[in-house]
Amino acid sequence: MSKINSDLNLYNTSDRTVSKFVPLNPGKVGIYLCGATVQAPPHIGHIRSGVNFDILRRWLTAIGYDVTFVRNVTDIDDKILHKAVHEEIPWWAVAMKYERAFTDAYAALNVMPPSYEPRATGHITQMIQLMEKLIANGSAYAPGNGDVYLEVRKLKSYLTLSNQKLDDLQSADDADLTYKKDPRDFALWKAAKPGDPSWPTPWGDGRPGWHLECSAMAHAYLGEAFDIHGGGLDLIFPHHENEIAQSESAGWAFAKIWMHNAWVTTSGEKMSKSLGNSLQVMEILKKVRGIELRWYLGSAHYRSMLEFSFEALEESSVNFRRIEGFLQRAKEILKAEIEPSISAQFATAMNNDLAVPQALADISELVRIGNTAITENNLAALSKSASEVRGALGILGCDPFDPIFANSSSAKSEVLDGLISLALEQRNAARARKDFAASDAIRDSLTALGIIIEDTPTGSRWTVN
RNA sequence: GGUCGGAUGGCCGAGAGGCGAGGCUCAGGACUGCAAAUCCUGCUACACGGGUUCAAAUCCCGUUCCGACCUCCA
Repeated sequence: MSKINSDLNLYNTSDRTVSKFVPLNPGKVGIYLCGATVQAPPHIGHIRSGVNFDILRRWLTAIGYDVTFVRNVTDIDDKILHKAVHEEIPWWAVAMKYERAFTDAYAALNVMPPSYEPRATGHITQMIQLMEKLIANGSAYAPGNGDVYLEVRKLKSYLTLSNQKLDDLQSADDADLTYKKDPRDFALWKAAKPGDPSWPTPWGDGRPGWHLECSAMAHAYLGEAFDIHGGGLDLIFPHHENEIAQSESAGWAFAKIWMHNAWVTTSGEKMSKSLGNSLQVMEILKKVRGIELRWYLGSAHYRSMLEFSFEALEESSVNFRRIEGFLQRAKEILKAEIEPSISAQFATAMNNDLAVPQALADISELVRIGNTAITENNLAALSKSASEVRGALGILGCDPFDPIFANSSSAKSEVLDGLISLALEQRNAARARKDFAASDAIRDSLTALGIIIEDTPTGSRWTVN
């Protein structure tokens, strides 16, 4: 597991093919993921992106790479300013409120904190430096009104990710050619409007355009060239195209591989922010555990649409509980912690552009083998399959033994265990004298409390429903 | 108008020329005092019309339907 596996293949939006991953620096991987614009609580679509790229990160780490993972926070933009007016609190309070909401959601789903989580407003200096560079080399211009634009007509290449032609783009209705040389030139920097937050620059007070921050921050933390840049499908154009334009104009090689996750959809449509709050992460976590929501969000391939329904979520949870139940039984039977390991089949699946659905099929097979081993009391086979199941679940961020998912203190559990054992002794005494009415009454009482009793060849075990 | 993606069984969801993914649900069986859990068996699908091929869910042509992006977006 510590050996670097050279067989990882990833899909690159740049050339729309799956090809072998070769890091820029041996043994190291730099990833920049476009994070959230913190202007509303996260819905499950937002968090799918976090989960998908967290799985990528965990897999890269598992196969031996030293991963630097950067995920930004866009804490200044039009929507945040509008929200501030609407909520009657300062813009920075809006940004912090929803940044916390995202942080909580990531934590609830066991998405690892990034190596660095830069905020746009903390990197104005880097943005100004980038703009100075772009203006100095003729790529960008400051028309004098406080705005700064990138001149897209001068680009050697543009729209390479989305495969579009500049002249085919529908021009914006509100394109103002008073200052722009071309309607498609995009703003690196926006002049301050009265009442809006602003920062001083050589071209006047203003605030960042949306695209500039990612180029500046990726450069600050990962350098001129890095391995993987990720984000949602909708960021391909214009955001990622413009990041490329800015960065390449600055002479940076920028990202080698572009990876984009697909949507969580409802009724076949992209989840929109106007859906109300029923699909917010924290609302769904009232119905299922974080580990179950993560299992569901991670279960489809990252490039496939995931058609959300509460029925599908529940089915997925049932599937997960079967696997979780197996690991817990295995731990009890083996009387030891299960050491995670990676099966060859799981590795093959993950190396194939993170083929998680295939990996899940392999996990199901391992669980079946393990359950059969329990029946046959084959501890060696049980240990092997349990290890491989736990190892796979760890990569998927769904290890039920991960302390982050623990739901009760051990001291409390000991008391509970003592009490239930007392009841089970009574029940087993009744069963021994074939007083099944009495034994079933005890089981029914426990069931009513949410405690499930299972009789096994080696005795009765209990779990909390 | 331009660009990109999709349609798979009751449901979710892989695959991408041949050897039935997997899960969930449902039905039957084994085990069990009865359950639960587990295991076994069954439910043979790929939008439509052509074509290529010994062989097509997969490739080609056409059609229908659905969705995404085109300067707010995970």
